Amino acid sequence: MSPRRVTLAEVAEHAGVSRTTASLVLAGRGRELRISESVERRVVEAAKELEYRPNIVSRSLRTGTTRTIGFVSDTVATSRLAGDMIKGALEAARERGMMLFIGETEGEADLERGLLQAMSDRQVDGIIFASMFTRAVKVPAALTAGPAVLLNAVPKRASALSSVVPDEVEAGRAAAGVLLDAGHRDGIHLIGAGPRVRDVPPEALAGVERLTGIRDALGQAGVRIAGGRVCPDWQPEYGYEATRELLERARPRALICLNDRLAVGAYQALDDFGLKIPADVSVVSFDDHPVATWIRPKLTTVALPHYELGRKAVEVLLAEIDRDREKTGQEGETHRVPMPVRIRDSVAAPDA
Amino acid sequence: MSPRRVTLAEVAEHAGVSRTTASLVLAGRGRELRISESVERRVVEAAKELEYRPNIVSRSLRTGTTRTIGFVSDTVATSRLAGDMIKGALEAARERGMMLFIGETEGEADLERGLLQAMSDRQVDGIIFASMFTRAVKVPAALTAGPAVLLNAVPKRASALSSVVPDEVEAGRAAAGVLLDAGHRDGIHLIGAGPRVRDVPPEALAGVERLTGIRDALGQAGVRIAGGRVCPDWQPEYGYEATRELLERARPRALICLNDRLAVGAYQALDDFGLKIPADVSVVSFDDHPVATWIRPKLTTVALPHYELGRKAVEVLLAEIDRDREKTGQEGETHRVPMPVRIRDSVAAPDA
DNA sequence: GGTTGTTGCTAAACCGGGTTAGCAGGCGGC
DNA sequence: GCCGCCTGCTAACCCGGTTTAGCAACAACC
Repeated sequence: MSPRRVTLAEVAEHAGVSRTTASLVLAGRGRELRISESVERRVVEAAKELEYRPNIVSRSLRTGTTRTIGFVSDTVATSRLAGDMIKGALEAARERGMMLFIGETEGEADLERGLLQAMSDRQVDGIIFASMFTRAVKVPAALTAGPAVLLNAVPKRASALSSVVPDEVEAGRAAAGVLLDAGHRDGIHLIGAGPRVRDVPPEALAGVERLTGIRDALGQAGVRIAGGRVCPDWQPEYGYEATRELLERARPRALICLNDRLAVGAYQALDDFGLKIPADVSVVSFDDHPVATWIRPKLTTVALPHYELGRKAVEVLLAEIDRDREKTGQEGETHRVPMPVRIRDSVAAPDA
Repeated sequence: MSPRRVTLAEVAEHAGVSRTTASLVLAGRGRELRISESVERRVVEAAKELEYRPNIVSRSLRTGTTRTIGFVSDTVATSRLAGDMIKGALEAARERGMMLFIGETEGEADLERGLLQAMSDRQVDGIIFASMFTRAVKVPAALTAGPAVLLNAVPKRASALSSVVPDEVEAGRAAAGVLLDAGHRDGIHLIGAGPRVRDVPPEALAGVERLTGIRDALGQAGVRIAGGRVCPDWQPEYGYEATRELLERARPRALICLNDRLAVGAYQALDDFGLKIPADVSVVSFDDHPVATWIRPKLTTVALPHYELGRKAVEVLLAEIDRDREKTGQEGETHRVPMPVRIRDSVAAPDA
């Protein structure tokens, strides 16, 4: 940015002191180094008058810290939900005077390498390595060099990196709990996974964990899962198909859709069969995608706390940076962020 | 990042030359400054062997350029579409070896000021000032200092800043064109604006321009707009209400919804009245929000080219940076990015 | 042989801060 | 009167690059 900035030297001259003195005063080390009050005042006033702002670039050169963190993700665009994750990270960073570099790898190894390098070249203080859907990732070697945190991802093999993920198991329990609380005991079907533990789509962790939580809560209540279908992808059309198939041979009382997009498809299939939600069939889901409030009736769903995930990642990373030196090489922690239930209009008591 | 980086001095020593020579060679100025081929080779090899990467921070200190641009927006999270804008900017930046700082103002003036300052402190080469929906913005004073571009926004009063916006007028023409091409001549209603030019929601430019384009194309074909309703907000519920009201007193043949969320509401209202899309009523819309492919039938819509907008903004900004000195203080240009039509299943010929 | 040019490289300054070592000057104690 | 100590400040170096000015060594020319 063009208009020449005021430098420390100018402030010092204006106050009639040396650059050293000005630097010390502005760094708050005046007392400690016995600078007289009158000089201190002169410096502070000169700085204010000239609207002095230290050049972070030059400071970084000396101190090695840039007050900048890198946010690397596989992609932000495909999952619209992810914006909130960045937003949370952004705000948490701003509150602490840090800025965020953003980068996308598109899942390509060489882009990833280039990006991490570009960030390292710019001396970032740490890196948040984010995935747009929860999964196990291979930790790039470049990450182990400096402070870093995995976001919405866990390391494939043991690693010193900490990770921040949504608490999907608890979310599964919560979703099942919503149905149990409403009085459902029979005819509970799953769309997108189950009924057995192994019936989940590969790669995504959410499937496994949500299913685990669901089975756990229902099992504890002595309730049997009536059925379930794996879907090749968690998109509306597969939810639609799975639900149609189900309706052709059974009459469910409640559906647990493994995410909101599947629920959109389920809604359409239920409509085709003339079944009313929630009077005939209750529906619960996961994610709290915006579409959940657009469909009728509004969908009760367990929200992915993207905003909170982003915040938490920054907090964990900064803690990591602070105690950088004591790097005891032990394994990183896994921080689980709770997923809140959004009660809306798609669940009712089963009619007797 | 911790593991000490190789410095230029080390490369120079390893090659047995001065830092100056090493710097010149690696900057590609060896030929120009008559460095012998053998020395050049030694330096390049030393650099490769030591895996030397220049420290951009220190380079920036000297050259005043950081190969970094700031992306400031009012908010990325509320409009999920906006992720693509950032993505486009990100990729265009990466292709040119630049990184992106991201910041959000939340529309608050002091956050905005702080953010622009933080970026200036970090010596960004230029700033992209983005709005998440197209509108006229008051250009912050801090922006006029250095190279900057408005994205998805135009300046409220004449400004030297260039802007990049979607070509909404042309989009309006295109939407109307889709209906005309299908043979529609009567019973074309607008949801969300119109029928008169002044009937648009305030603030958002998209309304005005889309309406202008629609009126233009229909007028040119000698077709009259049968009716229209302004909606206080372009959300599904208002689209639903507006369409219900319309259906209670008329039988439209085609709806032009001013955006996809309104169209979602329109779909629901049409369904309530037992009207089939597109057999009974055709629907066209704007934005190409992901939901457009989730509803049945899939929605024909004119897409907001978010990705392209982001790319274009970076291109325009970099051009601006390059010819920075010649700043002739004239007014900035407005770059209009075309909005492509996504033909899907919601438009058919009117039955006779 | 002295002047001028060219070739091939380097010393040193510079960017704007942070930091270490140390210097004047006044004071008290022996 | 000399020594040591405290007070209050600053000279000088550092970070890691870029850039300017200039210096040897040798060749060419008159």
